[in-house]
Amino acid sequence: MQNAREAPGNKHATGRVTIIDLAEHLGLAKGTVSRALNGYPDISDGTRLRVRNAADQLGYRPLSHAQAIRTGRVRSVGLVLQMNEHDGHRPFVADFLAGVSAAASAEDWSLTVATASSDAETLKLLDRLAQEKKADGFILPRTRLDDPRVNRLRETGTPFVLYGRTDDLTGCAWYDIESEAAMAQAVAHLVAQGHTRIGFVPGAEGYTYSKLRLEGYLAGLTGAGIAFDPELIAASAVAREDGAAAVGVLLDLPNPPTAILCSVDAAAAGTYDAARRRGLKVGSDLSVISYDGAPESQYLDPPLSTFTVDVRAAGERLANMLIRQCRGEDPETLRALAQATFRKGGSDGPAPHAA
Amino acid sequence: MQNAREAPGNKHATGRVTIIDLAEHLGLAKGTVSRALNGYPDISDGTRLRVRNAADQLGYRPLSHAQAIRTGRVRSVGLVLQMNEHDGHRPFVADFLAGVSAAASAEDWSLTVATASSDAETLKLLDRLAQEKKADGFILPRTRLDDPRVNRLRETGTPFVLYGRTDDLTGCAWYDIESEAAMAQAVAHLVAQGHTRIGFVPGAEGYTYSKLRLEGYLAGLTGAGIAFDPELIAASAVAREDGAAAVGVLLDLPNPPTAILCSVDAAAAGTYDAARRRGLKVGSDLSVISYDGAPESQYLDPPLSTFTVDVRAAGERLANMLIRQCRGEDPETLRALAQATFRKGGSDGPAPHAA
DNA sequence: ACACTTGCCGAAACCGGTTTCGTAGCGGAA
DNA sequence: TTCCGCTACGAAACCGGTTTCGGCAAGTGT
Repeated sequence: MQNAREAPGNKHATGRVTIIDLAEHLGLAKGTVSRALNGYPDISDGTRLRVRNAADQLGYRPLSHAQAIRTGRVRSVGLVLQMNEHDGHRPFVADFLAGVSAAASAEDWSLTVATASSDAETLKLLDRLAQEKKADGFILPRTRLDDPRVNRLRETGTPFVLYGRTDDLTGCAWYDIESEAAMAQAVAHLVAQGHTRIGFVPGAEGYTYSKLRLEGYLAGLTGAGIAFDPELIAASAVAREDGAAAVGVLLDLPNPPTAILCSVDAAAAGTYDAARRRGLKVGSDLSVISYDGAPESQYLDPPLSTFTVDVRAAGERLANMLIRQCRGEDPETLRALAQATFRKGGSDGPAPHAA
Repeated sequence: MQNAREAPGNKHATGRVTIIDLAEHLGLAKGTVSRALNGYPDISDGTRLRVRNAADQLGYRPLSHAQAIRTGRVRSVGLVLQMNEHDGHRPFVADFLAGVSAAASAEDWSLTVATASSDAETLKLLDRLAQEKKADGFILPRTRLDDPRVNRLRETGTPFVLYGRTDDLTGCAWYDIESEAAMAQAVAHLVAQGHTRIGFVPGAEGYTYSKLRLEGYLAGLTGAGIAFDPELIAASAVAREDGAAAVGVLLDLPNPPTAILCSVDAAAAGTYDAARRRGLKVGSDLSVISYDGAPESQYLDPPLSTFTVDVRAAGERLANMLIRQCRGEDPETLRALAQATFRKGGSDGPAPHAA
């Protein structure tokens, strides 16, 4: 009952201009204004234009939560980051965020993020954000083979997109980097330089990427016709110290590897430490290739040869997929696999002559 | 679960339980339920308890945007990150986010973030988020002496909290690390080790922290009774390469400094490069002290002596301040100054004997 | 016994949008 | 002319909460 408000506008003490202000200003019903702005077909082109002009002349912006109450959509992508322990992917969150945010902003969506330090907390946050409808759907980074988040979101019917693959992908939208291909390529590269004993440092257990990178390593060996030696698989390592320890074991073998392939850059940094402690020079005595493309790995001595990932692009793509899924597109049509690119440093070289 | 909802409820296909479902289940009016849950005084303790129990038994969670339409508050803190160029503070955003998010979650608030790559974009995003009411207020990191964001938000009356100080602090809530004290302390530390010619590498121009750290450096000199030599102020540097170039100029002086004090860790890394190129050994030939506490600076050789900042705590504190301000507390009572802590590495030592 | 508080809750307005429904006015076909 | 259908809009219901208002019943004072 928008009653006797003499002068249009200037109703609330606050400067907000509501859709009623706009409607009165135009001499239209608020419903008409709403339909005009939202592209309904039963509005004449003339009226639509008039409304649009008045809208951005008066600086009208609908309150997103006011629309949400009827539409059920808040135009927000959700992201719950789990950063336990000594996570080496910290450097990437900035770029990832930039990508997600950029893609969201382009569609006039926003980004709601939360951080957790355990699986339980992650699930609790996902629940809360979904229940309170702070986000329309979620991006799930760092997928595991058996991921509790997808199970949860599947139950509640909340849209989500995976950064990485998982065991059961039915009904899932996902984006991933084909790191298994990169690993195989790395092996081939090393073999071409004369290496035959190539150690491998796996990533964190349970994560899909770890399994895939190991598979890539194995595929690379097979492709090169090199027999697999289980002795050359080190312990998992995602932190520098762990990498040093894990690789140390390999280097102390009676017949040590001449090259190390790491699943993550942090482990590669540890590999440098392990080599240095044993008097081995990285790049000549010991070749190292890794995966991540962390900026600081350029500053190792020698600079690390590693596969870089366009994290920002991943964020953009994922946000886009999620938005489209929320708009009704079939998740299974929203999938993509990208490639990592090799960044040549000085850490790999020809195999040294046998002693 | 509690699904056996054939009687009351079961209205929507969706499984959401609304306040009406809850009211019917209890035989109360929905207004009564709302007041009971929101702590109004005109509800008997018995009823309040009954409502609360039923609420979390049925798993009722109000839609935040539905409440927002009446209350005007969405319970969300806003954060617009501006990451232009080669920003060295990327590693910190993860921890900062973790802090902000943790404090927000503790109050049942959420966090809305956006990223921009220019001042104009930052302002546009702030405007949009404020207009659409995606956030109740904003945290403004990396304040400048004359900050366009505070001007903008002041005009529109949007609550905000500064991470860092600015020129005109009237009506502002802020949190900052007293880096000027750290710088002065660093100078004193170096002087105590016999250094008398101490170079200084300023941070990015226009930012408050740069001015304050320079002031700290100068105060340190004064405190030690050392005359200020303008020649020892290098060019601004926030990236490794720039740091190397800037410090190179100082090292090539006829009477070069024996110690370098950097405003940021990235510049310190560049200082290492500059020293190495000139055959100087960091820690003995040239002492280096810096500020930031970037994790990777521990891996420089020798490990960097630097002042570390508890970025996560900063995020927590700022989120708290913003929430309290949104709840009506006077911004000028919401201020705090914290200290950085010195992390001794191997990059500083006694001054070498004069040639 | 009567007026007067309180305590406690129901009813309804309200927030700012979206969506449905009904209809006046107009043009074209019979 | 009359009937029909379509266009373009007004009016009102609606979304899910919050907040105001009014009133019943029990308790209090005198």
